[in-house]
Amino acid sequence: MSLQTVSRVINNEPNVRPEMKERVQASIDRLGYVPSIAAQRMSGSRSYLILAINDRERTIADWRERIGTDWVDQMLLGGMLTCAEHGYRMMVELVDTHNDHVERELSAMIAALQPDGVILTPPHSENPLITGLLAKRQISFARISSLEPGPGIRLTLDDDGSARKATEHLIGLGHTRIALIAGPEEYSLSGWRIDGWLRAMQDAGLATDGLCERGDFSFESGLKAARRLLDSPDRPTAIIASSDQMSLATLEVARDLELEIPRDLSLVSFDNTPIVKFTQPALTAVDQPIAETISRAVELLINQDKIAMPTEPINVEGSLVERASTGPVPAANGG
Amino acid sequence: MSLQTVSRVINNEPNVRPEMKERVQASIDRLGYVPSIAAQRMSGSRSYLILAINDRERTIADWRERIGTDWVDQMLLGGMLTCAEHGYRMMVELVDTHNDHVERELSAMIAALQPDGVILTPPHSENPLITGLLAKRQISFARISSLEPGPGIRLTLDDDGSARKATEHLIGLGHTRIALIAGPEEYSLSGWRIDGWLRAMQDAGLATDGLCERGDFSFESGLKAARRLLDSPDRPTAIIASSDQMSLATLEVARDLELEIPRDLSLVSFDNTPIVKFTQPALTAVDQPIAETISRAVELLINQDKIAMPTEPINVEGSLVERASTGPVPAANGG
DNA sequence: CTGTTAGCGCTTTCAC
DNA sequence: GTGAAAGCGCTAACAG
Repeated sequence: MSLQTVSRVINNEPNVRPEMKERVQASIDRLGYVPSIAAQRMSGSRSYLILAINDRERTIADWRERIGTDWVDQMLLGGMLTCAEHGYRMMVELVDTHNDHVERELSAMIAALQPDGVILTPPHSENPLITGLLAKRQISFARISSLEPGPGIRLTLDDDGSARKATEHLIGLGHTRIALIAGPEEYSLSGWRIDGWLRAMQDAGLATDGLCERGDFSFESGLKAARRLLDSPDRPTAIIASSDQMSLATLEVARDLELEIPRDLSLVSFDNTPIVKFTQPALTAVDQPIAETISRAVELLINQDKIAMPTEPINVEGSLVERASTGPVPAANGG
Repeated sequence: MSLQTVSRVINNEPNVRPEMKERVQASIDRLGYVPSIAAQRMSGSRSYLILAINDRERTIADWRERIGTDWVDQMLLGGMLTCAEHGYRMMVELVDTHNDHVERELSAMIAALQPDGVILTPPHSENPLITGLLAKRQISFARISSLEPGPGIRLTLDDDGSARKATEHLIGLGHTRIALIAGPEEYSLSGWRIDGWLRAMQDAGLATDGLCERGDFSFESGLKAARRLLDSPDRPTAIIASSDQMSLATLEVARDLELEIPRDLSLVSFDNTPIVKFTQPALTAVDQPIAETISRAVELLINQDKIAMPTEPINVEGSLVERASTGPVPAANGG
């Protein structure tokens, strides 16, 4: 049998007689032969590598501060395992968004690694410099949390629907003044969460004026936003915060103001990182289906030439995990 | 200039005139040229890849349960950044320890990826099947938390010293009955922690009989161990638990027995994962220098032919982070 | 259906 | 100090 036939068997190509195939496979198994990825890549075939690119600054900060953000872990959980099922590998890389050399950095990464697919998380997924470069280089990629038209498979984590669910949960508890601490404008998902909240409120005929503040996902920004909301004489009885860190901050502001949660204030968080089970009280939170979304992205990227690529965005639904930070609206006792 | 000269400049080899070197470098920069790692690897040079291998079962379980274990993140923090400094990449891979095909699995991984170095974490670092295979394949590797003689660079996270520090901290607070919930026997580090605790106790002239229980790092096992220790009539006034999960379990058992921490019982944890800041009370914990240790391992692996490899194990010191779960020994009021 | 040939982009080896 | 030739392990393209 020739080298070529072996290659055909390895790659599960047609045009090999079953009997021959079996014979080759037997030898492969006996010798424990595994093709070198480098050589495969060299000869113009695939590299069996999917790159997951995250924002450098934010990721490193999260790792350093050890505040419980498990975004990368969830990406690995969904991505690595799905990659492994198809004989692929996933590699995590960090790229600076706010950097003059994004293009250079990305180009170098692609030239060196030659991945078969790339997964872009926000804010990279919304950076035209990055998506443009990838498109030009003919590398297929998935954009997480980006709905802008253009190349790349689009996947969203149902920010809109989750915000709506959170809001409706609070409305169901009798709240009418439900505030939102939104994320920064540079993330589209911040806007989608506002939309979800806004629509749920409007559908219930509730006012929203002065009930939306912005933060940047950080604890510090949450402190400011929560103070602005809670210092108001006509303060909300419930707050939805767009990140666990901002929820933590809200908890602290509430403590300062001697507001008991959930008696005086209900709180719903976004992210559902491990720490929210341990706060006092444990937080009701929106769970983002990160692993599932990345898994779907990997699946699509790997099978891009076997199945039709979706032209519409794929929305992966999250869920609301109810814990102790939400409760019925306080009785109006003129306090 | 020839292709060859370019290669020499890229690899910073001698025998290129400075003037020539400069000219080549200028072109490289202008074109944004980056060599293909696959091709480099093919031609017998390095792959610029360091593999970090973790236990599959435990890692996936941690990711799924979302209990705040940030071991992989800390590995990436130390490993990826140090790799990047040297133009290397780090890849995380999962391997089953308790598996008949460990060798096959590892062989395949190595054949496919051809890493320049491998980092083994426990329990793999103590698995002779794995270390033997790597040695035979002439792949240099680092063994984290393994002191057994044999091939590979050995690095430890000062388990012995950390246990001693924790014990001495408690002795300093007046405790005399200090118990230890140790880890499972299959991890050498469990034994080192016992050693550190034992020696600190003996140095202070304190008894240790019946004060050491075993767990397997899990919450469930912690529950059992803590009950055995605290149900005893002559119960300890302080416990050191070998993992955050076992500490959490101890907290729960103490609550069941209406023991207030730290008034009736002091508790020191191991790991210092993000959640311990949020427990009630926040836990005094041993911080494991994971990032630093992996960074050191990467540094050594990359420079293996430039500098002499250490023959003695390298011990990276951790620190004790004091929080609210440790306090003075309760006054003996015959309660 | 199977085998042969050429070439991927580098580095090694050897000539000059 | 530089350049030319050979080859790493595979697969695409083509021949049979």
